[in-house]
Amino acid sequence: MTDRPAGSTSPKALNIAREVRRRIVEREWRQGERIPDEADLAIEFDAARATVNKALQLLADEGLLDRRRRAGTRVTVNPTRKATVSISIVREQVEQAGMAYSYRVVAQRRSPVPPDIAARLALPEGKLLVHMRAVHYGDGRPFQLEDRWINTCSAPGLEGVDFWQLNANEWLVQNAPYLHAELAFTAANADRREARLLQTRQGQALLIMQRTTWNDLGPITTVRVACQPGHLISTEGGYARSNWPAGETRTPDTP
Amino acid sequence: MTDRPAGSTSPKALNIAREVRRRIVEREWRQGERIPDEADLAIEFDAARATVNKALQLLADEGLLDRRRRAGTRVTVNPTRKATVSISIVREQVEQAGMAYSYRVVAQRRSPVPPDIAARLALPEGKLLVHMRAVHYGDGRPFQLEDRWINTCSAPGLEGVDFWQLNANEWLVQNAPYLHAELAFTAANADRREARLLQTRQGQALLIMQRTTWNDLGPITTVRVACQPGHLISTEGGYARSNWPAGETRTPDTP
DNA sequence: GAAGCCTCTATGTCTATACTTATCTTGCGC
DNA sequence: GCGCAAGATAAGTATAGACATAGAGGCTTC
Repeated sequence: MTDRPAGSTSPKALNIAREVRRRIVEREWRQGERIPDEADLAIEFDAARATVNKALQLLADEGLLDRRRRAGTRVTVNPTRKATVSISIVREQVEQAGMAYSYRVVAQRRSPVPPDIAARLALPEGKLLVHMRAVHYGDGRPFQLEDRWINTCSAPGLEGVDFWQLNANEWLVQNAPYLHAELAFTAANADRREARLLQTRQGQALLIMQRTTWNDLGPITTVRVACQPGHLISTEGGYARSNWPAGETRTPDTP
Repeated sequence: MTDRPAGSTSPKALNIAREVRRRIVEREWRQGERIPDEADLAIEFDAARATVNKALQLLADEGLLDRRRRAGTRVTVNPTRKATVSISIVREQVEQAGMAYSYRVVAQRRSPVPPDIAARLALPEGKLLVHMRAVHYGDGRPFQLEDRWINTCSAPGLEGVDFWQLNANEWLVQNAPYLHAELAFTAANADRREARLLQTRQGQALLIMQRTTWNDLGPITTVRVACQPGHLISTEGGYARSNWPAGETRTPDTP
C-alpha cells in the first residue's frame, strides 16, 4: 500500500535519502558510525544499487555522510553544512519584492586599475579598465550601490556598449557568461559618498558583496555591491523543505 | 606515465559537462537557444543517455541550463547562479587560519523569549528558552560573538549540559542534527556591548550571520553571530576551478 | 616491529533498456 | 475558427549488469 498522505512525491531516490536522513537525525545511526553498504540498503529498500547510490551521494553532498571506497559510508562527525546563495540580477530582486526598478549611472570612465583591484584580478597594475559606479533603485529609493571594474579584453563586444543607458549587470549576465566566480560578504561603514547615494547617514553599517568573474580569456569583471541598510541576504535552507512553521514566517525586513 | 595534458580528469559525465559549459561560454550555444536533446548528445559524445543526463542535470543545477520535459533543454537567459557557503564550527575556522582557539561564555540563563525571536522560531512569546552569549577567540583576540537561543524541547539531552564549560555550537552540531536550516547575512553597527566584547569601537560595521535550525520536534536553536571587523565570508566558486594565472588557456580561435 | 606487497571489498562510474510523465503538436469534430 | 482529445516527444527515473579503483587490512619479508 503506497501511502502518500504527507505529500511524499515519491522519486524513489529522494525517499531513500529522506529515510536515511531521518535515521541520522533521530540517532538511529550515530555520528561516526558506519551505515550498511549500498548493496544491503538496496535490498532493504527494494531498489537498485544505483538508486541507493544516488540517494547517498545526495546526503554526502549535504555534508551528512562521509563516503570512502572500501571504507564504506559513515555519518559525518562534525557536519560542515552547505547553504546556497542565489545570485540573480538586481532588477529581478527588486521586482520580485514588488517594487519598480530603476537605475542610474553615477560615473563611468576608463581608468588605470588601482593596486587592490589589480591584485584581485591578477592583472598588471595600471592597466586601463572600465570603471563605473551606479545606483539601483526600488520604488525610487536606493537599493544597492555598485562599484564595478570591467576588463574589456575578456568581454569582447563590450567596447561599443553604452553603459550610461544599458545596465552593466544585465549586459554582462547575458553576454559574458563566466566559467568561474568568487563571492564574498563583508560589512563596512558607509563613507560620505556612499551615505549620500544610499540616502543614509555616514557610518551606517552596510552589507558588502564582492563578486569577481572569469572566463577563459581572463578576469571579466569585479564588483563591490553595497546594500541598503538592513538588507538581508538569505540562503536556501537546502534539501528538506518541511512544514513546521504553520505560518511560513517570511521575516519582514529589519527597520 | 599517465599523460593527461588537457586536464581531462576522466569522469565522463564531467567531461561532457565541461564541454557543454564551454560551448555556452564561448557562445556556440546562445542564451535562450535550444540545445540538442540527450539522445543526440549521447551519440555525439559516445556515451549512454544516463551519462549525458547526469552532465546536463549538473549544469541545470548550476543555473546554466533550463530543462523541461518535452520542451527540451535550453540555455538559461538570465542565469541565476548559485554559490555555496560552507558552515563549519567556529573552532575549525579559527584553527584552519592557524590560530589558537578559545572560547568564553559571557552569560547564560533561562529566559522568556522576546517577540522577535519568538516569531523567528514560531514559538509562543514568553516561552522559557536557554539564552546564552559567548565570544570565540583566535590567538586571544575576539573572533566572533554569538548570541544564541536554544529550545530545549527540540534538543533532548540538553537539559543537563553545562554550556559554561562546553561549546554550545559543537554540542549542538554533534548532538542535535537538524533537518532544516535557514541562514541570512546582514550588517549592523556595533553597539556598546558588542564593541567592548569584540574590542573595537562602537558603531563599527559588523557582518552579522543569523542561523536557525529545526528538526522534527520543532525549532532547535537560533543564533546571531557578529564577526570581527573586516571578516570576510567567501563562497566556493563552485564547479570550474581553473588555473588562469599563466595557466594553459585552452585558447580557441579568439576573434 | 616497520616496510612493502597483495587481496578483497565498497564505492565510483558507465551502459543498455525500460517505463513514466509533462507538455507541445496535431488533427478531429463542431 | 475553436475547443478538446489523441499522439508524439524529450526529459525523469529506475534497473540490472559490468568494470574501475581506492584503500583498509592482512600477509610476508627483512
